[in-house]
Amino acid sequence: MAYEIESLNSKKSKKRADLTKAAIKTFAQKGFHRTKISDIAKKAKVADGTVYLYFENKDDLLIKCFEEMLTDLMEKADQRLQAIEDPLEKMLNFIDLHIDYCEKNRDAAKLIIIELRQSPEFYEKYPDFWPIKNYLNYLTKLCKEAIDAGRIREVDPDLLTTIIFGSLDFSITAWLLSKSTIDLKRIRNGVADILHKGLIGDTNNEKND
Amino acid sequence: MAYEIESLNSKKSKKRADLTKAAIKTFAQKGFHRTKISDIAKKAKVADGTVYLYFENKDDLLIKCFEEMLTDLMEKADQRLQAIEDPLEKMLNFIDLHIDYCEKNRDAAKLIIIELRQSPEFYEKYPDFWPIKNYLNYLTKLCKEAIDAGRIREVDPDLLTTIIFGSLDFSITAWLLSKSTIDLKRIRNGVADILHKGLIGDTNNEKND
DNA sequence: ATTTAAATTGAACCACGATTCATAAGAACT
DNA sequence: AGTTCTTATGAATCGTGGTTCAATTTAAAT
Repeated sequence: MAYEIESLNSKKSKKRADLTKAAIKTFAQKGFHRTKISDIAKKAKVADGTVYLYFENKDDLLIKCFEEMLTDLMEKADQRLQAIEDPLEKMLNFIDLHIDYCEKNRDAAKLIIIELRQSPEFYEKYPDFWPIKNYLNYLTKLCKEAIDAGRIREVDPDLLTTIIFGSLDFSITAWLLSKSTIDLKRIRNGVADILHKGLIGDTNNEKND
Repeated sequence: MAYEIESLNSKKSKKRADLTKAAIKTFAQKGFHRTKISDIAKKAKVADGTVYLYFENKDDLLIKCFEEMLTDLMEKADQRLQAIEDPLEKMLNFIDLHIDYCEKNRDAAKLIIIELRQSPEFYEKYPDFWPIKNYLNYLTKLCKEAIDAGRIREVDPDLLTTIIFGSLDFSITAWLLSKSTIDLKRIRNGVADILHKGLIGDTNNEKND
């Protein structure tokens, strides 16, 4: 009995997963507004009406996609960063993780970085739903820890978060638009370097940590 | 005769300007997709059809808005930066200018930063039209000059552009979403400080490397 | 096997809003 | 004043696509 219910649930949740997967891909490729529900239904091999058995409407579907992606991303982050003790290393690893995730999930990246940005429509409709808030807070926490541990000098952690995230965000935007010809690894190193050492200092003499 | 034609033209171009002004405001407030042509027409006090005497269609109108704003911004930049000789000062002034412009033209800022970002639709439809390209190139040029003059150490100017612009862009996004409670001046100083001195180097912290 | 319930279908509905166009108003010129 | 050309109007058109729901299939329960 329990078995049957579980099997049913997993069948249901499989279809749900199929739908969000199809939705993420399609939203990323065509943009939210250009995507028809029927596009998603076709890609997930279900009828149009079926979408409405799993999601309230098109907006809801998009939000569920965001939630899924960001939960996934946060879990991966938590998991990887736990092993590291040095707070500065944690910060740098967070950056790497963000970049890795985007490189490996181009569609998700496009959604988070481009479609999510566009949706003041959404913030206004769902006032408490500013989906990357948690993610940003996480980075801010890492910044604070690095400061408290004396690994970097005392700067405003919120500000630092903004600079780091803003730099990454814009780099990745450029990368997405460039059709991936830009080398994100090089960017990551450059960002880390400039943030770390600043713009003044040695001209082309390099030291390593 | 020439006078009459001119007067006619200026009447026409006044109406055109009224329309872009109304469009910028409305697009900024409601977002491109949520804005109806009739909204813009009403705000500009003309009939719906009149919009189509001045612009090809809704997309075209948005593009013309971008062009107008960015031209305006570039002119202001050129004008102000000519007076300055020190390349590093030029860079910092560019940042100030960008922030000032956004503070004083909230609607324009919202359009450039949020709506423009969202429109891969547009890049794909109009392949050579990535409207802030010129603006970014301008900043890159300033970075190069500051490097060549030895005012900052040798870093990749494109990368530096990305970091500066990305930081500003994201800060201003946060500012726009925060309903302007954030202090952009403070952000500007913070960004300049961190970029300038980097994250290491002790101020009043006990520990360092 | 039969009944009952759940899940799925996809054609039809319907609201919405960009765009058009026949008509009117206005301006310039003779 | 009348003619012509330009500019403006806004109601009607028309395609689009999100959403619904009666009908059908599939699965569970008795």
